[in-house]
Amino acid sequence: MSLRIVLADDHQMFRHALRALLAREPGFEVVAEAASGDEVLAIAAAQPVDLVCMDIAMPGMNGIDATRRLLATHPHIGVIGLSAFADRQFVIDLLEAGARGYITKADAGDELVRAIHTVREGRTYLCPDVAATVASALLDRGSLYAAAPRLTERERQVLQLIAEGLTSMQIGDRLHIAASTVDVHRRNLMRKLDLHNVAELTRYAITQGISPTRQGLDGGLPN
Amino acid sequence: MSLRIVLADDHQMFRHALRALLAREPGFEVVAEAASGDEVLAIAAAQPVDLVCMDIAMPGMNGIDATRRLLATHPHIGVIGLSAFADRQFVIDLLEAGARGYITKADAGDELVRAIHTVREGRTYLCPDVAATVASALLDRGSLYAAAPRLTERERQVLQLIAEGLTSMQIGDRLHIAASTVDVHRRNLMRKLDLHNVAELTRYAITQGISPTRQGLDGGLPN
DNA sequence: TTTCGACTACCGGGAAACCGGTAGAGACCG
DNA sequence: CGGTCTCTACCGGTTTCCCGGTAGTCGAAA
Repeated sequence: MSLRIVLADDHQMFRHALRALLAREPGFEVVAEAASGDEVLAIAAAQPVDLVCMDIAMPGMNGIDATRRLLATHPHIGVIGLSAFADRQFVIDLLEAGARGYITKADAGDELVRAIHTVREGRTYLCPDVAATVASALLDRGSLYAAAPRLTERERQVLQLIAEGLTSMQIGDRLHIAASTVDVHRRNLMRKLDLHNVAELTRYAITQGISPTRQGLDGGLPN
Repeated sequence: MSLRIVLADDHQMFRHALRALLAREPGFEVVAEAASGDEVLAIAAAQPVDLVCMDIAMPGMNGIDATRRLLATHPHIGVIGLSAFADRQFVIDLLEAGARGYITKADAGDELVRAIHTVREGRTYLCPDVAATVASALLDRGSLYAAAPRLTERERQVLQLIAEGLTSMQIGDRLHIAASTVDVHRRNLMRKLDLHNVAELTRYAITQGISPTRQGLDGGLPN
């Protein structure tokens, strides 16, 4: 029985290329692709899945929320985080969400193959620079999870939408809550993170990988 | 004689995956990989190259400058731009630099194969959304090269400070101009770039490298 | 010389952000 | 059970953003 893999990344080109890379490995079978966290959940609900290669920065539901919700209902699925950055908070959040692997896109393709094999065997794989990041976090505070200000899932969702340029009212519509509630989350975010305006929140969201660097304003016609 | 291809992207994972994708096409041979524009130039100087798949956003020399300098000395090499975004300015700058193809990472992997075949035959290939972008630019002004929303030095300064989270008044103090003047620059920026709030301006500044992704707020997280 | 772009500066108004408070429901824990 | 946390929601008020004008100066280009 080959390993049933789902690739989640907002870039179709990257998914297709990864699929070609993994196709060369015997025992690997990419059974589906997803462009957002929601699609991952839908796929897992519809067909058996063994492992997900999950990009963190995706429009809509990001990889961390997707991991948390996926593992809540499908705890047997292995999740390997795949990101352009190796930010500490980012790694910690993902591991805390239950992921069992983390690789950056700066790593070699072989790293991913190695990670998949490792996770398939039930163990955890971190690429070298990520391992160093986690180690430094442990050294700094003695505990992984006592780290910096942890955001709730709701706060992460709100932060992502703020960084995408939505107003509180638009965010409220999107999340089906009142704009005033969004404002509360916004204030709590700023207090927790010691940030004081949308620009800083946006930068934070991008560095943490909560928000993709860009996703809406492309095809459009400026001027 | 197979087509000698160079892959230029700062993510090793993406290069390796693309290499696997292209390896399935007969007549394609990836002869080298580069992580920056400088490496592309070095490779082209050292060995024969037919075609370069060039990512736009790379550390050090970016894809646009690399294309310009590469074609200055090796005009026979075909360059296909490969970017996460279909920003009008990127596309136009790259085409003006002499590239003969442009594809976004949101496109299917097949698009790249198709583009390579087209460029090999000496023609130009643009993926659909990019073509639409260029068409709209042409419709707007009848000229391709007058399209790029070029920012003035002052606008760049203001944009950077907005992205750092300063208010108009703080920016005015920093630049020794009135807050009302900063507002004018802010409005002109938003009009030129078709952006409508601080979050989008911040994201733009980061993707353009006008504002660094991180500075200060990561290492020593508060609380 | 006239025209144009860049930079400067102000007015006015509506929308949104920002900052403080209160408060109830539900979950979880010692 | 009491305490704590999260999420929900609203109140008020100030600041800033966002959008629309107008307009003067300066230097460069036509």
